[in-house]
Amino acid sequence: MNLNVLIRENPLFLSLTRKQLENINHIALIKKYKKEELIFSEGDLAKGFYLVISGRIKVYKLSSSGKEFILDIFTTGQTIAEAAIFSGETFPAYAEALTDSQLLYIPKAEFLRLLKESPDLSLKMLSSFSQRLRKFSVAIEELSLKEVTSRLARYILELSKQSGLRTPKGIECKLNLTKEQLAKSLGTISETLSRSLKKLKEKKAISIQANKITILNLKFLESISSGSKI
Amino acid sequence: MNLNVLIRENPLFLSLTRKQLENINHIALIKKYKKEELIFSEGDLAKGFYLVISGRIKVYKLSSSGKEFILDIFTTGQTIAEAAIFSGETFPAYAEALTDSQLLYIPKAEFLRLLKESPDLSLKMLSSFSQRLRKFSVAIEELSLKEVTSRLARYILELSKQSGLRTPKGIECKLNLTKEQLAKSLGTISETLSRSLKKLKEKKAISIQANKITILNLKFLESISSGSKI
DNA sequence: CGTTCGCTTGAGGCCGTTCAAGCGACGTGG
DNA sequence: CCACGTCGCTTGAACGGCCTCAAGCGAACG
Repeated sequence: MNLNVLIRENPLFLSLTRKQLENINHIALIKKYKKEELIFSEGDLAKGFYLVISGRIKVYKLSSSGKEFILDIFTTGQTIAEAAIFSGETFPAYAEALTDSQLLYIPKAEFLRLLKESPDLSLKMLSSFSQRLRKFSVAIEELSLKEVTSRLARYILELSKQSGLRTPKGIECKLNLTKEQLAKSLGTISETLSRSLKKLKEKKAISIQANKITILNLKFLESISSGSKI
Repeated sequence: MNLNVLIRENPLFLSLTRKQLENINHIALIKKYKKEELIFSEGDLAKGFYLVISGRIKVYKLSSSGKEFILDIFTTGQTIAEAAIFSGETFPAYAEALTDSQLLYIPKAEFLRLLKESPDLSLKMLSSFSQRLRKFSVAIEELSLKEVTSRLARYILELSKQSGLRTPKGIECKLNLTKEQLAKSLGTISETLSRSLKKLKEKKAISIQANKITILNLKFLESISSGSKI
């Protein structure tokens, strides 16, 4: 495991000089978490943020009755909660390890100092925040204006763009989460997700083999994603 | 109307030097919009962002069937769509003038140059983005996990913190938008909002006089806001 | 005085949740 | 090797919150 390479792989840190990278490496701490271990809770003081070295981390909201909404699942090379260290002093959500994981913990104070030295780093962060804002605004739009099947269609389409494989039958993509987790990422529950998947199968938009989804009718899936009724 | 004062009032620009303020003033354009005029559409190329000089601007999402979700309503001194000029090239939502309005249009290219000169300005923007992310994450949480009445309660509580007046009867606050607009800010429709307000009135949590809401039972309102059933 | 507008109220229906049961795959222990 | 429990997922029935559609109502205004 070469930490320097890992840090440099993150788009945020692309612009840093060798020396600044070493600085980060110097101020950062490696922390290990077991599967299902809580990393932080909503409301906890945010004195730093995290970069995933290995494993999978779930960031989620919790309702008073215990229902979960998964904001994102992070893997190797991605940063978590970097926005929490500006303004406000607390984490706005929960984070939990889905698998045994190693995280790099980067303390707030030192990082802010680094930020003042490197205007490029600031710009990268601004760009990263702006992307996340975009992502959130899509989530808000979908939750308030669209049905579950439509959100599911969008999810599958995005998945296919990121990791889809062209095959004779259609575009094949692998689900890296359980149906339960997918449901909680779409703002619903597994029963409803199951029924939505069934609808898409019946309409021959997709087919499913274990944890693989094959897109059979891209156009149709896109029209559902954009809100047309099934 | 003193533009310099107005620009300086925005927390983003607090840190700028006199010279940098003049720079902004120099590169910026004043644009006027009539009531109900469209300022930009989702998907439009974002070559700059806006600062409200006067008037009220509604920023919203639109579903394919025409349903609206109001992300925010901006007034004097606030900036609009500044996140859109980083990453991605398009506006992620629509903007429309609710009243006759004057906006300051700040072109992207020149502003980015300014940003590189002023690390402080970058930090201010990061902080502002982080606040907006927080706001969005609350919206996502509420839309996915809470009922309309609960969201309404949170809205009233926030309103009371910003502009509430202590009176013998309770905390009094003024609604600056129509019920229709409020409904669309909460991700619902005016009929449902009307019923939710009725529930809160019946439970003696609030009372309503035209466009004024008086909080009669703060604790109760807080418990509803945090998700307990009515 | 009639029209429009913002808001409220009622009836009906739909989507999604809840609750309950069933199913195959898998691992464990008898 | 089989019985048994667990787990992830699916399916069905019933319920509930919210939306749709329609009507009513008071205030503002020409």
